[in-house]
Formats: sequence, C-alpha cells, structure tokens
Amino acid sequence: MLFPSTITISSYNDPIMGSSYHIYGNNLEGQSSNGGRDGIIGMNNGINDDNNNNNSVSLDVIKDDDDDEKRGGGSRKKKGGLKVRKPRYAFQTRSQVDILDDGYRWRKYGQKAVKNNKFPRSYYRCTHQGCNVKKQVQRLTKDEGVVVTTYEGIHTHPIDKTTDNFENILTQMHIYSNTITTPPYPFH
DNA sequence: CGATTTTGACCCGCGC
DNA sequence: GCGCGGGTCAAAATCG
Repeated sequence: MLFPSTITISSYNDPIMGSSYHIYGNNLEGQSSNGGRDGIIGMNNGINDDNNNNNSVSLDVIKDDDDDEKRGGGSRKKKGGLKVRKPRYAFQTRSQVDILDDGYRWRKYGQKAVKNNKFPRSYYRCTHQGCNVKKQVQRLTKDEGVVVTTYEGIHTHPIDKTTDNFENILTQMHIYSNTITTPPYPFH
C-alpha cells in the first residue's frame, strides 16, 4: 500500500489566522509542468491556479460539539450543550493515490458518494486512543489528479510512524507547527 | 487472531 | 412531514 514512488508532500503556505483559513498543499507529482523543479516543498504560489476548480477548498471553522460521541449512526448519545468549534483544514494535493500518508494511523469508518462527484469520499479517524481526529479524503471529478484531504481536530499525541525520510520529517514539522500555533480552539 | 476495511442501515439538519 | 444530502455505526468480511 505504499505509494508508488514519488509523492511529494508539500507544506502549507497560509498564516493561521482569523476564523477561517485554508491550507493548500500542492505536490506536483508526475505532472510537474511548472517551471521550478518539482521536489522540494517549493510552496511557490500553489494557490489554486492551474487547477481552476470552481468550488475551491475554502473551509471555514465549523461548529461542532465538544464530546466525542455524538449523533450519527446507531448511537444516539447526546450531552449538555457546550458547543465549541473545531477547526478544519483543507489540504489539497495533486496525487494519484488517495491515501496520503501523513504519519498517523487512520482507520476508515465510512465512505459515501457525494453529489456532483463520481468519486466517493472516505472518512477516516485517528486510531490513537483518546484522539478523535478525523479526516476525509475526496477526489475531484474534474481533475482526477486532485485529492482534497480535510482534517478535523488536532492530534494530541506524537506521530506513530517511523520517520525515515525527509518528507515525513517535513510533514511532522508542519503538523507540529500547526498544533503549537493554534490554540485548542481559536476563540470565536 | 487481532486490527482494519467494506457496506448497508441509521441518524440528523435542512429545505420544500 | 418528507425527502435528500451528508456523516457515522456496526456487523461481516478481509487483511497481515
């Protein structure tokens, strides 16, 4: 299940501020049509240019409950109000595989077809105990090469996998910087 | 044999 | 109230 060969995990290039922020990643893999060389985390204005996707990936902070278990499938367990917002990061990547390994262990818990999209969306959850970070992976119909990964929540534990190559290390740094810079829940 | 994926059912919010 | 779209659960199946 490892990736074919060259997946370049890029980093973010947007300051985390305000109530809504986006994170764009662009790893040009295979179709490195850019002038600059592909590899190395260029973070050169990857901001949704070439892939002029209409709906862009602007995710803003959504409101959500604090408790872990909540409505959804079979279990209807609800609790007192206490609504806080969970941040959601949209991470757009150019890759041929859906599974972007970010160093965490994910367990898939659902898959749904989205409207206007012929590819299904997959729902994952962090397998670490007590860490209910979720992510969903979607692939655009327009550009088969674009994969949108949306993270929700913040990890509260170190990365599990062994980081043996440069890209993983960079990804770690990226994630840690997010964790540090962002308070548990950024005010309103 | 335990952990993870698959997949249909179920739940919820929202618009009509 | 009903249907739809989106999100989650959980049992069975599959994987390592």
